[in-house]
Parts: sequence; C-alpha cells; structure tokens
Amino acid sequence: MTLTGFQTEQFQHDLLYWFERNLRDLPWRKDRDPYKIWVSEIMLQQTRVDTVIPYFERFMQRFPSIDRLAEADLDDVIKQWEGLGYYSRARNLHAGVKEVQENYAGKVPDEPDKILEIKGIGPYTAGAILSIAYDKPEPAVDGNVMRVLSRILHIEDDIQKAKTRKRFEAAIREIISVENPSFFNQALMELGALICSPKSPKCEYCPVVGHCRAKKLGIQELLPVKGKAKPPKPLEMKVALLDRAGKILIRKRPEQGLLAGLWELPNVEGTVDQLLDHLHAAHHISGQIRGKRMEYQHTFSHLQWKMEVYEIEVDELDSSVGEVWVARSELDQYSFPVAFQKILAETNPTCK
DNA sequence: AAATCGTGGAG
DNA sequence: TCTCCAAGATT
Repeated sequence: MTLTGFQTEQFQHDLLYWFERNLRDLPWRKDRDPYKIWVSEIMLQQTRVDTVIPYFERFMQRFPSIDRLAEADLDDVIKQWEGLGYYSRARNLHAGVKEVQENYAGKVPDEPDKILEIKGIGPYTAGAILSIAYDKPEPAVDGNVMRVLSRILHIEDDIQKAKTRKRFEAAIREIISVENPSFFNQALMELGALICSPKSPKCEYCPVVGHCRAKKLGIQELLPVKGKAKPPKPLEMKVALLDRAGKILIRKRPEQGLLAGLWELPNVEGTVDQLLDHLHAAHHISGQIRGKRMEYQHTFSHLQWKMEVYEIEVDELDSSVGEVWVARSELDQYSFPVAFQKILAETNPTCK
C-alpha cells in the first residue's frame, strides 16, 4: 500500500469531525445492540437506506431480540422480508441467530474468527458488527468504502473482482482510527452515501477533499473502476390462473434457489401446452385454456421473466402436496415475490 | 473467479 | 425509457 505522504491523523480528524456533525438519525443508531446492528447490516446489503427503514422498524417490533427471532417460524421471518429481495438473507439470518443461541448463549461473539462462521455474516458484516457494536478496529469494506478509498488513495483495481476487497481492507487497517473505529467505518460509508456518490460526487462539500488524490488529478468521476454487468437473460414463462369457487391455486417454491420458500402461481418455462402438461403431472389437474388474461415482465439482476398469464378451466381435480387453494382475501398470509404480487393485484376482480 | 440471488429509485 | 446501482454472501 502506497500511503507515502498521506496525513492519516489529519484525515481521521477531518472525517470524524464531519461525521459527528452530519450523521443521519437512523433507527439502528439509537443504541449499539449487536443484534440490531446485525439485522440492519443484513437488510442494508445491496439495499437503500430509505427502503430498509420501514422493514427494520417492523422487524424489530416483531422480533425484538435474538431469542424471539430464533424461536420464530422461518415462514414468519420470510413474511417480514417480503418485498425486500435477496431472501436468502432472511433464511441465513434466521439460521444465524439460532447458531448464536446454541453456541454462544445468545450473545453475538466479538471475535472475527467466530462471528465469521455465522451463516450470512461475511467479511463486511463481520467488520461492521465488530466495529460498530464492539469498538473493534476491524475493516468493514462495502461498496461505499471501496468507492471513497479508490478516490482518496487513487486505487484503480476493479472493485467487481473478488480479491480487490482485501486490498481495501489492508488500506483500512493502515488508516482506521483505533480510538473510534465505529465512527470511522460509519463515517466512510456515510461520506460515500451523502457526498462521495457514484456519479457527480459533491467534492465542494467534502470534508476530506484535501486528502483526495483522485480530486487532485481531476479523475474522481472515473473512479472506482468497475466492470460492466451482463444483461439479464430472457425467460419465456407461462403462468396459470386457476379460480375454483372463488379460490385460486398457489404453490410454494423450493427451499433453495431463486425466491426460495416464497409462494407463486403455477408456471412453467415453455409453452402453453407444457403448462397444461405440468398442471396434470405436478398438480393432478386436468384443464383447458380459457384465454390469456394478461402479460407481465419482471426483471431481476440476472433474469428477465416474460410472463403470460392464462385463465384455466379446471375439468378434473385431485390433491397434491405443496399447493394450496386459497381465497384472495387470505393471500396476505403468504409471501409472494413482487412479480406475482403485481399479477395477483392486476387480476383481482374486486380490486378493479 | 464468476454466477447467483431482488427490488425500487435516481439520473 | 433505460441503465446503473445500494451498508454483500454464498457457491
């Protein structure tokens, strides 16, 4: 690391002085309960602060402590997570608090090696909990920190690459405030969120612009270096809307993979005929197409569902495991991906 | 190392 | 409208 000439102590002072006067009043900053820090950090992964706030408030009312979350049903936890995305976060968090309950008597460990073994806690979250809740001088390198430091220290490594994070962690260990690692880490992230933004960074308001090598070179807009994401892959999807005596057929998705454990309308990747075949094979339902009800497109990070929704007339009906006939008024007891929430709302006759 | 895993907001 | 992307972890 090339920190020659970098005024570390002055940087720490400038950064912390600014943070103490500009930190946002966020619900997970009311105290330093490691559990709350933990939940907030998981929710904040790849998710905006404004989106997280209402979820965090509700989650804490429902699961105020580690033991309350550990004893909860996974389906209830997923329900609280509904709409937030990346649902494995909720599953891992639930598994994680159970680990803490069993292995650490319900207390979040304060050692890197131990906390890193907990499900769902990776290098960033470990460092965040250790520094924010326990005052340990550990790096917490997220996207903000990499963006800010890439500019301050003029680091041109591609932040999409896996090994790059380690270089930033090494840099943080050189410059972190041992007196206040909690504020230091939070300040770097706050600076990235409020001032040192991805596009059009507000350098005129930056408390540490005097330390910024990229600004000195006039290349702050070109950093950090980041490879382009590849476009989502289109997927033709046929969706079945089965209405029987006011109840519709839903089913639970597998416990692993995309949208794990959430509910959905029966569907196939393929043709309408394949949809009917599937209803017969998987749900023991004989039916015929009544007509196309609607089309809907939903784009994920890596997938694009091109959905066609068909109303289906049920001729014969047998029962099957993992499916439920449910009245529309009872749908709110189940967790649905946003794509199916939209379809269910659009096709709701009482709602239009 | 590169893919997988969601969603809604901003420009 | 479209692209990028926001306090990443897992495999």
